[in-house]
Amino acid sequence: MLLQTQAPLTRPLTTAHLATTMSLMSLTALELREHIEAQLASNPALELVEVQRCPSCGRPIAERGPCAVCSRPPVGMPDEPIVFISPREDFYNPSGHLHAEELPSDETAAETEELPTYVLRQIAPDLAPDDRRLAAHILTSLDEDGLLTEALTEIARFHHVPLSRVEAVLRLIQRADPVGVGSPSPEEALLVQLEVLAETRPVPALADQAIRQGMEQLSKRHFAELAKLLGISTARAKEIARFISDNLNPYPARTHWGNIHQGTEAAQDVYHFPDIIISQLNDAPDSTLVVEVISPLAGRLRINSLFRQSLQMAPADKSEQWHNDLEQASLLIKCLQQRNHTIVRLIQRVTAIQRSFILHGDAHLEPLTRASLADELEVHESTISRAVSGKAVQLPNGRIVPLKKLFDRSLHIRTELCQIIAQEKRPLTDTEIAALLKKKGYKVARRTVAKYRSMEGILPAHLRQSLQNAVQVG
DNA sequence: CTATGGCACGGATT
DNA sequence: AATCCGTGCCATAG
Repeated sequence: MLLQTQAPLTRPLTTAHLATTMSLMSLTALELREHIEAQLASNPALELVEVQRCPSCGRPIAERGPCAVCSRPPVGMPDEPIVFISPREDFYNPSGHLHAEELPSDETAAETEELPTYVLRQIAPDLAPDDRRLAAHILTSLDEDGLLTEALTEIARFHHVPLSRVEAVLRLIQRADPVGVGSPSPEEALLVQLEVLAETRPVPALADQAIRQGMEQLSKRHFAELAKLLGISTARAKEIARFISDNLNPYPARTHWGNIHQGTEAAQDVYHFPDIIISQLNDAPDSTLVVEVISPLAGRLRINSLFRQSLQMAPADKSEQWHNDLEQASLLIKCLQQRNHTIVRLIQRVTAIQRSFILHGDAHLEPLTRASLADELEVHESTISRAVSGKAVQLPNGRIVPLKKLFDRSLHIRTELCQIIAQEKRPLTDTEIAALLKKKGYKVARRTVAKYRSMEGILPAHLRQSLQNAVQVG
C-alpha cells in the first residue's frame, strides 16, 4: 500500500480503490464478487482457475485435497466445527432461479430486485413444482413497495388454474419474509403481519379492526375519529396506532421503514444472501457443525503464469503498466487469502462459542464482544468489526440472520423477558419483571426492562391486561 | 402515588 | 473518535 501511493497512476484504478485487506474485509461475498470480477476483466495478470472438487464427495472446495468434511474422522469432537471455504455459484445468480422456471414475463426479472429470488427461495420447499410458475409470476409482478398490483383472477386465467390455487400460493408468499409481500394492498400487508405477529406475542385487540376499517384515519393520524369508529377511548386508539406503526409495515419491500418484529426474532436487514452457511454434519442433532464460508467466486484466483513469463518481453511502452498489473493482481490475491484466513478463524471460534445458540435458539446466546474475540485471535478489533458488519449467516434451521446477532449482548435477556411475559398470569410491571430477571441471574435496571420491552414490541403492563383475553386476530 | 417514556450522561464497544 | 447501551432523573399520564 505504501508502494502504491507513489506509483504513478498510469491507470486510475477505476472505482476499485486499492485492494487493501482492510477494504476487502468489510465486503460481503456478493460485493466482493463484483469487485473481483471487475479486476478480472481489467487486469490480464489475473486468472481464474477451475474450482477443485473433493475427490470423494464432489463437494466444491477452494484448496486442493479432500474436502474438510470428508477428511474429517467420522466422529470428531462435536465442539470443534468444521470450517471451509465453499464456492456456491447458485447464490450469486439472483435471477437464475427465476429464469430457470421460465418466467411469464421475462423482462422484469433480471435487475430490478433480489427480492423475488429471496422470497422464492424461502417458499420453494413448500411449493409443488407446478406452483412455482405461479409464485414466480406473482413475485415478478410486485411493485417497488412489495405489493401486488395485478389481479389474482388475471394470474389464474393466465395460467389456466383455479383461483384458489393462486390464492394458496400467494398466502405462502405473504407469510414469507418480508412478511406481507405480495399483498394487494397496504391494509392486507398489515393484516398478514399482524396475524403472524399474533402467533408469537400478544397484539392489541381491535388492531385488525383498526386496519380494516380505519386505515384512512390511521394514516391521517386522526385518532379521535378512529376511536369513535371502534368505540374505544382515544388513548387506546393511540396505543393501537402506535403499535401498528412500531411493529408493522404497510410496504413490505421498504426496509427503512423500521424493523418488523416477529416473535423473539427481529427480522432486520433481511435482504441479503448469506456469507456463511452453518449446517449439521448429517442430520444428527448433536453432530459436528459444518460451516461454509461462501467464496465470492466459483473458482480460484491466481496469477496468470503466461502473463508473468511474457513480462520481460513487454514492449517498452507497456512494461510499466504490466508490472503494475502484476503487482495489483498479487496484492489482490494476497489480501483475499488474508481475508479468508481471518474469516475462517473468526467463524470457527464463534461457532464453537455459540454452538448452543446455533442449535437451540435465541435463549442460548452467549454474550460475546468483538473485542474479546479480537483479543483471542490476536487481530485488531477493527478487523473483527469489519469482518462482522454487513455479513449474514444462515443457520441450520434455514434462517438467515445478520452475523451481528451472534454478538448481541442482550438477546438472551430479551428472550427471557419475552418468556416471562408470555407466561405471566397477570400483567407484570417493569419493576416486577426486573426483580424476576434478577432472580434468574440477570441484573438489569427497571429502566432497561422498559427498553427491552419496547425493543421487542411489547406493550406496557397497563395496556397488556386489556388485550390478554382478546388476542388472536380473527 | 405508581408506572412509563424521554432525555441525557458516562462508560463500554466498535 | 464515533457509536452503542444501560441507567438515573424527571415529567407526565393514569
